[in-house]
Amino acid sequence: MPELPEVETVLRGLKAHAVGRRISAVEVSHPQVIVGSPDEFAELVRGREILCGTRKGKAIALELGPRSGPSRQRGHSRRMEHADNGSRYLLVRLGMTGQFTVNPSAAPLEPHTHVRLALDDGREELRYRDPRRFGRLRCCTTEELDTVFGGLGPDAPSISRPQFLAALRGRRGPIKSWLMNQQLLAGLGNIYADEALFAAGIHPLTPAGSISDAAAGSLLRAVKQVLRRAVELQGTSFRDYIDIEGRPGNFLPRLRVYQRTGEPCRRCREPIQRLVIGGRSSHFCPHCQPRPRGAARVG
DNA sequence: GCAAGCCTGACC
DNA sequence: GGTCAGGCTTGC
Repeated sequence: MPELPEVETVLRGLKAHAVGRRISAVEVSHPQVIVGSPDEFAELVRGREILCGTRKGKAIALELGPRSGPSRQRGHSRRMEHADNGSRYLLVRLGMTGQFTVNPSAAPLEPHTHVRLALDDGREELRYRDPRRFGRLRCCTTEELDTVFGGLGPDAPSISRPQFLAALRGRRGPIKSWLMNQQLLAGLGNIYADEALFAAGIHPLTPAGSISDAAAGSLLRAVKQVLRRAVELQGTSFRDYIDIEGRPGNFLPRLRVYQRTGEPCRRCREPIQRLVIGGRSSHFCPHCQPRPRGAARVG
């Protein structure tokens, strides 16, 4: 379940193993994971060098250079190059079970491998595998990328305290849903939202806008600290997540509440409870994260 | 039957 | 506009 730390780990892997290489061939075996026409996607991506990689929240964008091969017009300016054959971006959302790996092209194909991008001479390839097919690949222009990234709130590790407080103001929904709303704050999913709320001692049903500035400050610190530690440990592998070299993340033993329903709180020994909030399971310690006055009872 | 991220659509 | 339910998908 890739959230920001897992996505950041994949991005670092792509920088190490794919940036600077040319996509020499494209094969899409399941059109559903491509946004738009798979043929168009293949045509647009083929022949371009991967120039660099960036990330916002859980979205990865690989900047692709101009098409290689026989140029139609020689000696044209950079401006011209940009105008008719310039940069495109390979936008990647891993969804729930998306995996990017670099493999020898001769290596056996894992089931649910939907896209193969041959690199350089074709001896190695970038593979996109996604059993549940919630992830999406898209080839887009600078403008389209700006629209997608613009729809996301500030990247969680770099949101400022004033931005964070302002975004909470007036929100009546539960803080758990707020933390997972990518339009407000980009990068958190179910695991790290639960972990940050535990670290800050805040009940997941607390109305977001009712949180005091002091408590919001500790929540912001908790969010950043949990993410920083998880990036250091290369993410959490609960079921499917692996990085570009096929390695799982190491954050699992650090989880305090996520998927620990009924197990004793590591701080106070009280059994961890589970609630469904916004259709997502939420795990919390009823003692360390007391229910706020006025919060609706659930369950 | 449940888990997940993200999109759509219904509702106030 | 915010908020929430539902659907997608497959392995456990």
